[in-house]
Amino acid sequence: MSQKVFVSAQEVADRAGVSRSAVSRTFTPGASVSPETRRKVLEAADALGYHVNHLARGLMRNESGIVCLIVSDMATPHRSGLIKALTEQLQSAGKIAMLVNTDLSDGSVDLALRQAIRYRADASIILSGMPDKSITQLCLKSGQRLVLINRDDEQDGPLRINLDDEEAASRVVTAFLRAGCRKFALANSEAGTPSLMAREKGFVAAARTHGLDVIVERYGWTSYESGRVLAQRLLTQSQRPDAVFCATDLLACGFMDAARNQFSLSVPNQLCVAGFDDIEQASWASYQLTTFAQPLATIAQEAVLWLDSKEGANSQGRAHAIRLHADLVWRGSVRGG
Amino acid sequence: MSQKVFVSAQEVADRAGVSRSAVSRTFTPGASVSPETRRKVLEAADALGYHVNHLARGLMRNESGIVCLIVSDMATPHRSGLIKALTEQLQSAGKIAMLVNTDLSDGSVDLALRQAIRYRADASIILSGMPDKSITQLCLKSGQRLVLINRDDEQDGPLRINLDDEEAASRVVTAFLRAGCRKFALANSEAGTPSLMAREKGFVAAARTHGLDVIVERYGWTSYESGRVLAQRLLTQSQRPDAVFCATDLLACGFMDAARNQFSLSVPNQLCVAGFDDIEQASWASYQLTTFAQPLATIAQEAVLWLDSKEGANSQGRAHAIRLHADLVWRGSVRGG
DNA sequence: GGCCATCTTGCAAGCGCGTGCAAATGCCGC
DNA sequence: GCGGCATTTGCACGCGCTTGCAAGATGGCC
Repeated sequence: MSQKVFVSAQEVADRAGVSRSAVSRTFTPGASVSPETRRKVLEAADALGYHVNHLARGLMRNESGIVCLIVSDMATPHRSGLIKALTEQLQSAGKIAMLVNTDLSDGSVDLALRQAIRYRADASIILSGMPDKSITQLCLKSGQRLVLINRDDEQDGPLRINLDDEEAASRVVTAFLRAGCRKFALANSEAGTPSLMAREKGFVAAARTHGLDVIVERYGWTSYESGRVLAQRLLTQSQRPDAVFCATDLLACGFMDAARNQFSLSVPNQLCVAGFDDIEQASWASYQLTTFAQPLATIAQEAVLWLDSKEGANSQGRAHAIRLHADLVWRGSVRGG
Repeated sequence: MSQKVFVSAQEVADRAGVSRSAVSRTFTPGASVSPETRRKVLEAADALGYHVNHLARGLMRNESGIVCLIVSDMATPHRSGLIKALTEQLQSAGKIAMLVNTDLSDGSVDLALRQAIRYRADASIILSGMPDKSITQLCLKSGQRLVLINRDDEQDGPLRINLDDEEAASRVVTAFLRAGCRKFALANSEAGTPSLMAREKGFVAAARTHGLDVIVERYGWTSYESGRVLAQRLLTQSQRPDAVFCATDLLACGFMDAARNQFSLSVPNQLCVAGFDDIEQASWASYQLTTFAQPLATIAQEAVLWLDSKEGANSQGRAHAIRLHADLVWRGSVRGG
């Protein structure tokens, strides 16, 4: 029916009175085509509503321009912020993002990567659980680049971008000490991702160097609700902590709300709270959370920069790891900023 | 170099000792292939790490399986929730989402749609500003389906999914009256999107039928910060309102925070507040916002359902509009729930 | 005018795949 | 044993595009 669908380069060529190659070259940056021909082609293309078929182009060039974003919990403030930053950078670099949600089934990071391979994505950026070794091998063998964000691991081949979680966590200890706190607690989820564990580890270790023990509590997945539960657990301890580091802002928000509403504690007077990620809500008046800013823009930049750079010389540079610094954002949830 | 890249159907065929067609048919549901051949093919494919090239398949079938999500403000709680719901439904339906961020340049919905056309997306789902008439024409002529979510408009051809914003807004009036409020205000952004305006219109109209006037204030774009500014403006009026309907939860959160911190008003005792969207933060203890739930799952379902259904009979059903109901979620920010 | 260098253009091959068509195969009943 | 039928298989073409190659066009210079 109206299934005449898309107009092809041939039709443009016919209308412009040139060969199909001329049309192709007109839309290929850097190709040799005379101004006159180019004009005729562009005119015809415009009249006909022609758009280069990137599927076919990708087939020929063996490079689709597609970058696959593999992500779980994508409605989360931090994740959606990262997705936004990545799409912006990708689009500026002339690439396009394909989005795969891994919340559906288990082990679906592998499924997602397969999807990326099917569409011959130039690269996959993973913000989700760890992919199997076997599938990452497959990706690399197929010439797919791989970027792992905030999931440090022993994989080689892909680019890994991480924050210095441990070092950042140790700075929380300094902040808490300066606020005059002495009874430290750490609230974490049970997700057990490398960055979450690094924050925990860094905090506990730094406290220990000051001769302080830390009550560590883990619960559920990384959410506001878990923060509330963690507050229940930590604030009913015989030795109630006077400073708690939440591994994530989302946890911190839940924690603070429970501390205030259910335990009538005033933050920061009776309880200091710090978080991590600097999600938008951390700056809201109700929270004023002292936290660490994820350099989203920088992360995204580094990722697509690497994708572009490796385009030419891809065999030489094997694994590559980038470790970024997280800036401490002082707000009211810790005394003495 | 290691640029051997992807394995093709031919290689699988060679290894399995069959023709290339047999390989193709093995991966084409419903094609005629004997169990024995199928087994050999699958074995070879697995050994070689073969994956059907969806670029080439899309080229042949004239159907890429790609659906383009065109969205602005994607890091916003409501938008990211919608994106999540959509990707889930799309993936369950065997399709894949391509994500285009329109925050970069102006008029970029058109650019985004062009991108969708280039990749021969089967459809585009728009959660951003309105596309030009000309480009939507182009989409439809090219056999691209178009879905507009929450941006009612006179466009024909595409599927339009909207909430009954006006009716919902009128229910806020009822709720406020029941709470004993009499001085109404409405806080809106200056974005002026159809759904925002419909909420405003519905609220004002319903108030008027009860003989009540509404102080309407608009400011900035739809954000937490704007909510704070709106509070500044509305709560310094000589006749301070005792009930305010914020066109969006994000505005409501900012509004509530300012009302409490800067005006020391207690919600809901001195001021009732209602919002719209039911973002996650609306349920947080600090807000407990009475609001309307966007039926995200239903919206997403309807969208992909329509995409599938139209696959066969596409010419007959012209425009199609779906109007969904928004459930009122009672929480503590309005008295007498 | 002739020659060479430079630029432009068309031809044709091929990217990886789906699919119509005809040949091949297998099976059954007579 | 053979014709008829259903199923499976291979061939070959085409989807829309890029690109190497060689032919054609142009112009400068002796």
